[in-house]
Amino acid sequence: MRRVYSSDFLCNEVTKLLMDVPEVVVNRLPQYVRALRQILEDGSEIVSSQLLGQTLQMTPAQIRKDLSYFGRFGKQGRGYNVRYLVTELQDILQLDHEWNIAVVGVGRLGRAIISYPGFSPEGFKVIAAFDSDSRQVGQSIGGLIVQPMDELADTVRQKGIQIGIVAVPAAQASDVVERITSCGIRAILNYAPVNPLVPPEVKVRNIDPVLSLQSMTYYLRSGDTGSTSN
Amino acid sequence: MRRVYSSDFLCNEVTKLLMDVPEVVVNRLPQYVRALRQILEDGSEIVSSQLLGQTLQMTPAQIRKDLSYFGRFGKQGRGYNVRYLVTELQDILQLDHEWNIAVVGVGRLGRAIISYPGFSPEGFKVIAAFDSDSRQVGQSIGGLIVQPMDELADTVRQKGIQIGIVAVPAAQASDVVERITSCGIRAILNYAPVNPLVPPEVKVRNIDPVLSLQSMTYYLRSGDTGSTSN
DNA sequence: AAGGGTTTGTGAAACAAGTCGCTAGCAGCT
DNA sequence: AGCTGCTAGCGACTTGTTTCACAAACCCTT
Repeated sequence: MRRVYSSDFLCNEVTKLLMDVPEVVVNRLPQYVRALRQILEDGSEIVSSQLLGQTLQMTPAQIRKDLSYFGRFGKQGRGYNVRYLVTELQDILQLDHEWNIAVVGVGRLGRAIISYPGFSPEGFKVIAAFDSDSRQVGQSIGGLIVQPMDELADTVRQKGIQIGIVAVPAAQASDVVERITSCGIRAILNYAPVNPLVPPEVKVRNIDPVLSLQSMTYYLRSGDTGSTSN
Repeated sequence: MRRVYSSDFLCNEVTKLLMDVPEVVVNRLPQYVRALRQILEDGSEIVSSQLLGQTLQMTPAQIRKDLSYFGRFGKQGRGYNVRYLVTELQDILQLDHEWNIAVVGVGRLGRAIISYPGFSPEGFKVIAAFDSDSRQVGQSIGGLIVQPMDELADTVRQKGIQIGIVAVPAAQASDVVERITSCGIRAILNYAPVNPLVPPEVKVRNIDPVLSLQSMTYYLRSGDTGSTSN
């Protein structure tokens, strides 16, 4: 079947790609991917924004709007072809790539991260580990030899590392982030309890369970659910 | 020193406490606490919103507005007394309490969480561990005896557990969250890669490093920083 | 005691995000 | 083929969040 596109339409599509997408929207895309894969596994080839919204607890409108930032993936009256939408989203997020990761800090947390089995199936490969403690250097952890910090820049270049994971104590975190960014790495997953200052082209995601807990305790005021008041 | 408050003023304060604070604001409070503690350690007793904003990479206006949801903690022309502001924020967030936590799932991740030394100094005490796998039950991990799931409700009541941490595989996560909430727990830190559905009075914070990574790779398009183009 | 230099707290303005309502288009049935 | 029910895409609108701008208040110096 042959299709005709108006110049208006094409122009619109180009504009979309150039127009920068709100970060909140980008942050939701991986959730869509995950949900869609699940739906596919459950045997559905087609899904409506309505249904997807139900499983993700979002409004259908939000899902449609989010997707519309990137293109037109659905069919009116029918919904989205799950298989197609997943591949499109994976493409947008570049999830088909293999991403090479260096972990800095091989204390308890760093070791847990290196051995975490959830990264690899998603294409995230931890292929190098560093530590500033010379007693750790040379040790083998999960098949990796811990390297000294001053090999960071060379290894990043040689092995094509694009992502850094920071798992050092708070005191060293800022320095480590600085060193990582100066190697040209533009994506950092930071487990240290600090908000590192980075140049604008670098993305940082902070993971700090203590902050998460501390923001929940605000809501834990005596609602006294559970026991019968009598 | 004796103070006089206008009824207007008092009414305003009461309104503030009743008025619900945006969740984004509450989520920033722990960051303020952390930064302020650091500032105190560095020897400053007084801090301006300007300076605090610099260390946290926020605008001074945002900090002032956030704090104004809860009261008036500063002095014009001077700034905030750090010690006082910290204690006020800790009070608001209820950080002086000891919070009892149960971890569900004692696989690799669950064990790491139980042994994580960062919770205890902040008043978060992991005092119980559960697993549905009978081979795990009875084992000792970090001083805790792993209990079977059907002891959950009783233990929560007996030991006054207010927070649950979920560290089970994705497939079991929804069930586990359901069981935890049905014990009356209203705060859950979820490490499983799912968005559990909970009643509105329950707060959930999801921690999923894969989602964080996947949202960063969107931005890792060929900016080709690093090598000199010539 | 008065003046200058700061800085808070806060309504108003600007901006961003999310929702609504409608149109156009598709599938399946009669 | 036409009708019915459904659903994406999208502009308009609503809601929520951040920033601005300025009066009131405070310290310190003179």
